[in-house]
Amino acid sequence: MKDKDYKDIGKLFKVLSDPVRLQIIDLVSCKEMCACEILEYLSISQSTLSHHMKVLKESNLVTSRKDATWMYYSLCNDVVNSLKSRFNKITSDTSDCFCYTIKKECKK
Amino acid sequence: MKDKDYKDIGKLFKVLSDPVRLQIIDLVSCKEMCACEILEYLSISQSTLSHHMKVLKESNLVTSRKDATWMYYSLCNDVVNSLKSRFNKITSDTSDCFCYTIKKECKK
DNA sequence: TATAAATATTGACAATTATCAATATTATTT
DNA sequence: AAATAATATTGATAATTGTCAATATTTATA
Repeated sequence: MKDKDYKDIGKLFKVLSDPVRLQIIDLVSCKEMCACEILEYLSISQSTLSHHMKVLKESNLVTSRKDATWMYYSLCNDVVNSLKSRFNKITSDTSDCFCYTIKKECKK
Repeated sequence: MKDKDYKDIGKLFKVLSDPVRLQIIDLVSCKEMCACEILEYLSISQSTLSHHMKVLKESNLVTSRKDATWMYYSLCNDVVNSLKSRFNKITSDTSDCFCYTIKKECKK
């Protein structure tokens, strides 16, 4: 496995390392929500929410759709599932994983 | 769901947000490894590895066993599986999740 | 006891980031 | 055109962190 792979996965986990963003993901995993609705559930300023939404969008964990003055956000399940799959490989002891040579050896 | 839950999960993801630690987890998911063996696969100093192992241990993602001058590390699958389970709940749209009220409403 | 090997700790530094207030932008409504 | 509402951006700050060199600690061995 390449360093780049660990970096990519690490970047997604970094996005997920903030409790506010985790709660946002929990919210938008149900349905599309506009920023002002999300904000009602949180105890942060509007600018802070906007920052978090930008981070979530840049990671592709969340997608957005604009409607008039509203921005609607929803969870991107493809990216989430891909991350889960890659994390499963990292934490598994099968040879179908990233540290291929080592784990193949281990299976003997 | 309580803020504390998001914080706890966030802390684990923060530990997983470093590419070096992800590679270490990949390594020890196969078999118990001593620090000096892990170090062979990485391009970091010994003190940096020691720091990362401390972080991993404190998160309980990794456990350690001392044998003479060697410290052997292995992945704690219970903690990993628990994290996966909780992340599944956050990212699912079922009512069996953390934002219970909202998601129940959504299901109607 | 002295040396060597494995690991841990300390101290320092550069880089990143979560947060807010203030301001800007965009789109709707009056 | 002016006012309002929703969202984004800017600038600043406090806090965290990954890294290394140097040093300390622990254990085995000569």
